[in-house]
Amino acid sequence: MKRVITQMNLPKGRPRDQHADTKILEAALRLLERHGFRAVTLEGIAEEAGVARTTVYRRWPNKAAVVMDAFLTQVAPGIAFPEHPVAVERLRLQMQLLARAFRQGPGLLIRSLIAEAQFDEELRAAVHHGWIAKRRASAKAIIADAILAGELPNDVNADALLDTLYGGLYYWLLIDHEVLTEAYVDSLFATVLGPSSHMAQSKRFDCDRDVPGATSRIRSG
Amino acid sequence: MKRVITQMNLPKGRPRDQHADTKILEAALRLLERHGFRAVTLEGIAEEAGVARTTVYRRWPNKAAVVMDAFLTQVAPGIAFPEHPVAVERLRLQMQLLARAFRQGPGLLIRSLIAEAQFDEELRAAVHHGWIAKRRASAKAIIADAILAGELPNDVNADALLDTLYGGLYYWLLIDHEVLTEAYVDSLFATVLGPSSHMAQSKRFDCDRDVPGATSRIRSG
DNA sequence: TATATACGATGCACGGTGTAGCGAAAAGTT
DNA sequence: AACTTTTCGCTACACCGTGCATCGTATATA
Repeated sequence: MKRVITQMNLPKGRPRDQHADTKILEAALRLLERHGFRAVTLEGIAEEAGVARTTVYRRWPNKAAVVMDAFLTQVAPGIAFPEHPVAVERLRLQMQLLARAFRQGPGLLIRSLIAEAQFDEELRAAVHHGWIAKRRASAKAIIADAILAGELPNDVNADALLDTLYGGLYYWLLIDHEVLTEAYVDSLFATVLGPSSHMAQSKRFDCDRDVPGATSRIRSG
Repeated sequence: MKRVITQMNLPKGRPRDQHADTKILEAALRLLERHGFRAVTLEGIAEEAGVARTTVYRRWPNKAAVVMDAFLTQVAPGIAFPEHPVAVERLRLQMQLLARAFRQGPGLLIRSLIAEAQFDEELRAAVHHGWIAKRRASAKAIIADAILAGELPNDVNADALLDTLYGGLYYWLLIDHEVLTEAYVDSLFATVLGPSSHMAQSKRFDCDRDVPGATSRIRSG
């Protein structure tokens, strides 16, 4: 779908207006912030961008795809894993960044996108690859570092660990949004990793673990 | 507005067809199983039920409300907390019940409902009260029992504990559905509560007493 | 100049929603 | 029995967003 332009592969006709892309995405963000996902239409986005509706359709297949791109360009850069000498602390600090985003505008967007993805397999894949997978890969690398540093036992199930940690955040976002204070995020974190997370919690991990299905989990990321 | 019928408050005119309710809900379930939430329309439900479309609109405000009721009447009875002498085991066994439901037809329904609830505040409240809140109250009571029995430390944060446990399940359901084996559910559980929390024998007792009939429903006329 | 593509503008068929009005049916009330 | 009230099935309709097609025009390359 995406058209890659190289010197070997020159498009023949009138080139696409490069400004149109950003105009459309910015218009989408403006309208989304004002009216929410459901109330926003492709017609409205095109009008707000000063562009014909057909022009939008030439670049994205539907509204969800436009919003997905707008969301990624605006939000994704702001929630990278912070640096910290203690690896596990990097997880906690990033959870706090994510929670802050969830509390504000981006939270509404990601809610809408995940919701819409339940009905649109293509969007679901886009959310997964563009939003979930990258961060999850980074998190797994950090967990590996934490194990090497002795902050976590080496038999930790990284998938289950991340599902419980971030699952708690998404559960709040999508299902039970009452309060999401920094303290509560910390308590989510502490519930899984223990109150002093940078030290291995012998109480939780000292037994031999036999979780036979854990390695059978298939992941794309 | 809910219409409460008592002996003091008799409706004047022609009474509503009592069979229509169940006919509509059953028709909705049949169609949902066959075609999914998005493809199902109120028109189709009414036709399948052998009922006029206006009759459906007199009882529910929109499709999501009908589906919500159909879902609750079918699914909710099947996932009550099983009995077990070890309190914590009751949590684990119920997570397995829920996971089994998530893997099958009901999983698709609850996905659709939670998704739709992101755009419909009324439906969101209905999902919360009819689906989430009751089970969460039961779970908290069980946690209290577990603390009394010495299975959990008495300073445990029940909310955070449940958010991480069930958050992991819903995270799988809504965002990252690859495989959800029993073993993986156990590893989610073990990640939060430690492998030592009585994962030995799982005797299963049927116990449907958690769902006392009609739950809170959103209705129009 | 010839070719190829994007542009804005317009029109349109499609499908589902939610409401309104109709006469008939089914209950209670007098 | 006559009256009142409410639901019933049915039909009709306005509304809205979608997605596609088409048109003449603009802007690039060969």
